[in-house]
Amino acid sequence: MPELPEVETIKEAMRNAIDGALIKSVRIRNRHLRQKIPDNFENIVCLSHVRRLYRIAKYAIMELDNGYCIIWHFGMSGKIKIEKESGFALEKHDHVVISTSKGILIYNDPRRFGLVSLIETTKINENPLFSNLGCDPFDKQFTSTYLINKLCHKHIPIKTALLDQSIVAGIGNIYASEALYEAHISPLRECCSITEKESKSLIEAIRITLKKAINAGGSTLHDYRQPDGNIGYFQLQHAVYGKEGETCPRCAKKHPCKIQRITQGGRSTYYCPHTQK
DNA sequence: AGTGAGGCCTGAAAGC
DNA sequence: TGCTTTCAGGCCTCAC
Repeated sequence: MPELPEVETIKEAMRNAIDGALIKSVRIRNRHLRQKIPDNFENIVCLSHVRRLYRIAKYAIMELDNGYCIIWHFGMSGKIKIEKESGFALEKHDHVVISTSKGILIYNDPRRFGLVSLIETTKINENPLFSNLGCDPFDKQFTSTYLINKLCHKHIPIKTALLDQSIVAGIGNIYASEALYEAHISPLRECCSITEKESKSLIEAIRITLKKAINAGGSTLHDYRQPDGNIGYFQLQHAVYGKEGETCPRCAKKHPCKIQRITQGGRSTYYCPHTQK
């Protein structure tokens, strides 16, 4: 489930593979993703060059030299595969195939929660996908003051707030749990109860957690050179996520206590009731 | 306005 | 064994 670190990894892999490439052909096998892929997608994209690749929140942006950007979002199950040469077999759920002078890009998404779209480069910031996004966790503007201002009037649990992309953009369900564990803050805490000091350590924890994950994702980049061509698939050594009933690593020595799973906003949250206050 | 619930979608896993 | 049900979650829409 691609959150910020996975998208960062996918973006880097795309950059390494096809930055500067000429797009030679586009084949769309299924237009019906979270949003319908625009009808003029192929016409606009073909014969342009990839000018640069970057990331906004959980979106990878592929800027072209014709005034447009291709927007990639991976929802829950979206993947990018890169093939060096034609002759490979397309798989189920390979929805978009872009052939370039440097390789072939394949977008695969079984659940179709992701999207592939096209936006004029000068109009990205006003596009509804991006106009309401909060700070990037690595942005200098993501300070304890910023976060406190976003949280201080809210009565929802802090865990739920971390999933709100208009507060901080890029965190998903896994890293919300992991970051709160790292910060020793209970996911049940009401936003407005978070102190300046806690806000500071939460920001620190978010950055540490995401950075670790990016580094781990980076290490899987090696795999994509292998014949299967898979990239961006990555597993983190989670401290709490998916570890219900296991002993909390922090408590292990002193007073063994179990990691709990609860549901917040219809999503699983994992935490240690003993060390997260 | 702020908040919560439901829906989209498929495949893996659990339940029967 | 083979079927049905449940669960996973990013993000949007709708209702209170």
